[in-house]
Amino acid sequence: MTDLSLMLNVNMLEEKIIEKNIAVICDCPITAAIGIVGGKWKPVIIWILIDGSRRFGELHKTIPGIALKVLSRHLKELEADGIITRKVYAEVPPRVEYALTEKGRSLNDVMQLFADWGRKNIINA
Amino acid sequence: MTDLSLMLNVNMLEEKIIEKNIAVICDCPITAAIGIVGGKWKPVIIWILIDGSRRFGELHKTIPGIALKVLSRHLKELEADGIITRKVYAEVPPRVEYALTEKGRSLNDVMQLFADWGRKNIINA
DNA sequence: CTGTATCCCGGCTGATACTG
DNA sequence: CAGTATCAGCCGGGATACAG
Repeated sequence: MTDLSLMLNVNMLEEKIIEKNIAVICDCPITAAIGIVGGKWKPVIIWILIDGSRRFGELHKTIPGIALKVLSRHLKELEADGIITRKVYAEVPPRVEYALTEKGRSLNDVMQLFADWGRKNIINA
Repeated sequence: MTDLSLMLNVNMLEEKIIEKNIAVICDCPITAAIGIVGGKWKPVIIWILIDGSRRFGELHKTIPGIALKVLSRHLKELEADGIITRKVYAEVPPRVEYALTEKGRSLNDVMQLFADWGRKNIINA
């Protein structure tokens, strides 16, 4: 399982790289996954959305320090990669809700484990 | 568990931020963990080292595209954060072995889960 | 409210040369 | 072999201002 020989062959991955236009350099699933959720803020966005859908402004307030432009682009990319959905309500003032897709929710276990590791090894280090 | 209320309080985290000089902006364990293993190449380095210790040159060859400078810095940072060890052999030619620490190996489960997710959702998407 | 446009800057990359 | 030094260029992120 931890054997490098289990890494996917380059050709298989290259198809997906071209197809999905993902920047993958190393032929391993870790790098591939990072291409999707590897942005500086994407894991945080997903982590927040696990708790339920959020509006654009809520996300901006919840994540201190993120630039509007970056938040906007990350949300677009996550939507394009099928991780989140974007629902626009034709109201005044406008309202936009972001939520995880099934694929996005499948990241739940990873995120929980990752968060657990963070608590144990950083906070209580 | 997915409740934001479970996020750690800011003060607790700030101590560690100052102490460890980690760039953490959002007060959640996810962001904290990203401060450690969130570099563009760090997860890949860890993923490779799970398979066993590697020399500097091996890492460089195994990760196509990474700049020597960046690999060098990432290794230093991972060592400083207690994720990997650096053992120098006084030989000619010199040899340097990088390996995971106990703390680094504790990332195994996360990495495996992350890799599994990558295989399922990107390769077979 | 929900973004986009703009400018700026630091970081990553890439190549090469050089040290121990 | 295992890095560091240097210079170059590009890309992404950050802050502010503005638009629908």
